[in-house]
Amino acid sequence: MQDSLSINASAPLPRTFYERNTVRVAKELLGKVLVRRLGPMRLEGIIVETEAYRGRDDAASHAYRGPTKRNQVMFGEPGHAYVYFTYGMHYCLNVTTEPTGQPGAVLIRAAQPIKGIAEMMSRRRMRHVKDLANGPAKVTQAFAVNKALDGHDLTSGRKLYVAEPSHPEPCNITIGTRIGIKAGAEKPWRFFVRGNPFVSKR
DNA sequence: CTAAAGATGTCCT
DNA sequence: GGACATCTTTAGA
Repeated sequence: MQDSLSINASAPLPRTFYERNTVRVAKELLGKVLVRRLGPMRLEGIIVETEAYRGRDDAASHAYRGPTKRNQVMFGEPGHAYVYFTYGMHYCLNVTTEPTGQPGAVLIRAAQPIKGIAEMMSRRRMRHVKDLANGPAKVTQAFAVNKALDGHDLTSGRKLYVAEPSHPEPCNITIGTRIGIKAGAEKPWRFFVRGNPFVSKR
């Protein structure tokens, strides 16, 4: 029996959620809540845009050519954060997928801020809420995510995790092609909430 | 060891 | 629409 008052909205998604097909996880992450705990502070945002990156069958993936020091977490246990540094100044946040030993990750491209907005504003120095997390490197900046969280267990409920929203809303999911890549650019592995103003620009 | 590209953001015209 | 900042990672000599 499900009593709504007993639902802990901030409980992290279980590992079984991540231990599945990467494309499917990418799609189902839309509408979930990204939670960052900074001491007493809590930053939250609804995930509105994701991209799936797989392994040997995906030339755009970091895991395409096999494991390296950077991408090793993609090959590890599902439900961990994969954070990498790029363009000499930006971090990108992914969550690992697929059973242990099989590479896969979902890039969190955009989020709709719902809690800790003042803190995000000061971190980002932006005027509009829309600009806080409407891009992969903007998400990491707003949510204070960096290399220190690479490999972090998202089921631990500490520091960083993803949870079910307390008030789920139906959303129209749209499929598109991934952004900012050359190889594998034709694969329809980008998912976003149609009409949501917090999605990154196209 | 060296070189080249990169799952981007911001500011400029 | 385009330049540019800035440096890690990876591949190849």
